[in-house]
Amino acid sequence: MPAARDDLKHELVRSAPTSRDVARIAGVSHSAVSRAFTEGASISPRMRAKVIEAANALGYRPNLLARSLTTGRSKLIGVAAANLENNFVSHALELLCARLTDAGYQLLVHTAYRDSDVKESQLEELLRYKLHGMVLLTMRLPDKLAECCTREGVPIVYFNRPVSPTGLGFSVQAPNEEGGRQIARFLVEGGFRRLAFMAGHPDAYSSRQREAGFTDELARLGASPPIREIGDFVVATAMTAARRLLARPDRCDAIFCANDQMALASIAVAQSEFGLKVGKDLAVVGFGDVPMASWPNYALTTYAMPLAAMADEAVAFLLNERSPVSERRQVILPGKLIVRESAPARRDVR
Amino acid sequence: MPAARDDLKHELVRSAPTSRDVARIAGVSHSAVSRAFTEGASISPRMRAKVIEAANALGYRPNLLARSLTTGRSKLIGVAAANLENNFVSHALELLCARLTDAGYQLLVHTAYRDSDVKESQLEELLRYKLHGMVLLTMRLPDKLAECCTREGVPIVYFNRPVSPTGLGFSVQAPNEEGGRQIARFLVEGGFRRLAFMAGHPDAYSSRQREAGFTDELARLGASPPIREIGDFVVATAMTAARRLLARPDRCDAIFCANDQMALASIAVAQSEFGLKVGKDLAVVGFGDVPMASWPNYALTTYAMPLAAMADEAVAFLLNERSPVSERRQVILPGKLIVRESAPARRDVR
DNA sequence: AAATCTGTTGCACCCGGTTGCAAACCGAGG
DNA sequence: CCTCGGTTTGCAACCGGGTGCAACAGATTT
Repeated sequence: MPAARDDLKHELVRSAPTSRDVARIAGVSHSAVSRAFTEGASISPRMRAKVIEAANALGYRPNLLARSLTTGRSKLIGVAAANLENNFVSHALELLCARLTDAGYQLLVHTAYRDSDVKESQLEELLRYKLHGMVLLTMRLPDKLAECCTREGVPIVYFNRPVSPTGLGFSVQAPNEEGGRQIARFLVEGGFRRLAFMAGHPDAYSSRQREAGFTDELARLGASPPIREIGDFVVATAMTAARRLLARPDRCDAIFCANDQMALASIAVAQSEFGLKVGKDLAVVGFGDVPMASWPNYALTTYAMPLAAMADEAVAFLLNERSPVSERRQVILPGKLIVRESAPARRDVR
Repeated sequence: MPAARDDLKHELVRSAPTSRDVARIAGVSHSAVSRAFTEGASISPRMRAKVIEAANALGYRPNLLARSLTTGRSKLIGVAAANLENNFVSHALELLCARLTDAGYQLLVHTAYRDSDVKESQLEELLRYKLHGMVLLTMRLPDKLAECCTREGVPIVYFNRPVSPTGLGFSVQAPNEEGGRQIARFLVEGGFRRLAFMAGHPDAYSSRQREAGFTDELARLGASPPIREIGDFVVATAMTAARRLLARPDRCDAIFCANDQMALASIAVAQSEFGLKVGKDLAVVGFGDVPMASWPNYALTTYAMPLAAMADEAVAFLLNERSPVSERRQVILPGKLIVRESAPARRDVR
């Protein structure tokens, strides 16, 4: 009985009820339904109650595609994130998601696996959903696309990244330079003398700022400049860099890594391949304070980025009605140095 | 001159060109524009070329909200992921994203920070975007919602989770039970005798399967059953569990943890707090083979989940035209045991 | 009772695409 | 030159909601 099966199938995938269905049941016009679901629309309480009742009976919820089409803007926030392996990124993503879904927004995520440059075509694709806003998490945005966003009125949040020199947008950052400075003071005061710095991706602004603060403060204190290696923010590269650093005859007594991920990798190499006691033979300092930094086998001294506050700030900007697309604003939120055993406050003289 | 500024502003946020704009420029009807951008539509090559040219001149790209509205289905894939701190999850997310964006789909991500039960209302929200499909990554789906998806024709992929007993959907899993068995054989043959098992979340199917395979195979081999602790798949809990395990007078000589995250945590505790040499005094085995498992300070012996293959399979199902919503299918893809130093093939008798 | 005002309702059209259908087109065969 | 068949095109309706506007109701005023 193919007819019966057809019926069954039809029954199975019947699509969701529409506002006209609700209107018919409630005996009102479909605009009334629309108004019942619109905050502050011109509708009487009695009417609204009647509509809501019918809607509940049918399990009706307004189709967000249709709504977005008429309003010209969806409640989708595009998020471009590179390298989720980095806990800093994945944690930020979770924080953003929690706050934004609470406010009725959804995350349209694009992750470029270990590639910090967004492929233009891929991200352009996102824009076709008429995003409410855009967050760049550890990702660079081609100027052409940024311009495109601005033109279409899509505000951009640069998370832990500066706004590009020519573009517009809102940037929320950790005090990268100041953090570098504090770490320089901390190490010098602790009696460490032969310092090293492991840079992240050479173009990364955050890495450059941390380095600038670090070396500048060292110079101010009259300490000798650090040896430098590039870890690229990637674990494998960082491990190689750590090996090069530690194999030198004049081995450093402290390494400041431009992020935690590289610091953890350096500790791993120092302990396992060089038999060093981290915190005694060698101090390691990171930047970020990812959850793993507090694990007992790392106990990483690190500059804590104010991640939650940064997420709050980013969300506040995005949800701000008339978020000024044509604005260019940068915010830096305070963090703080967390001292653990990987780099004690006083060098153990021996 | 307020008028000029107004013009400027208007200029700044002028919305994207529509198909009618393109039609006007090209001197054709707007349906022609639509057809030019539709694979296999009835349109002559000359016409298509003319339209595409005009479209490029204007920078036109079809509005995906509108398209989805008429077709009744968006090209959005809902992904519900718990606990991105778990590298297994974030890695899977990256793999899915890479494959799906290549196929022109986008990910609508919902992450419930450390909460493996999807909040019903939140996920219901996702459905309002007329998803093409849904992926559950380490997340449970309330039956009511699953039913809702099925009714509306949204196929569900259960990633490393079984399909709920009453529901429909496609499940792609690692050989959890078989992996547990192999690990049991590996440890017994290696000469380990006092075994422990650290479970994940008590209700988690994957944890239960791994445990079942492990204990059953131990029994088959005549080995004594393992001591058992619960690590809940969460680092903090796993560390506490490891402390309890290792503090026992009759300390075990090998721990099998239901996932890598907990195994790494156990290694951290064993080394740092108990001064044990992992791989010598204590063997630790994980499940998953996350990137960190190969770090030199862990060198974790673990059962590698076929993550890439699983992602391929999931995507293939989702992209399959007429993906049968009313089907119930489960696939298990082969993994393999990766032996590293945390649990050597032969116990070092001492 | 008529006039006025405020608050509510429905009509109709819009958002930006897709698509069934009929008209227009084009070349080939009679 | 006309007819026939197949392709190509435009028209108009539609997807599901949002919203300006006019009609209308009910309360208040005069």
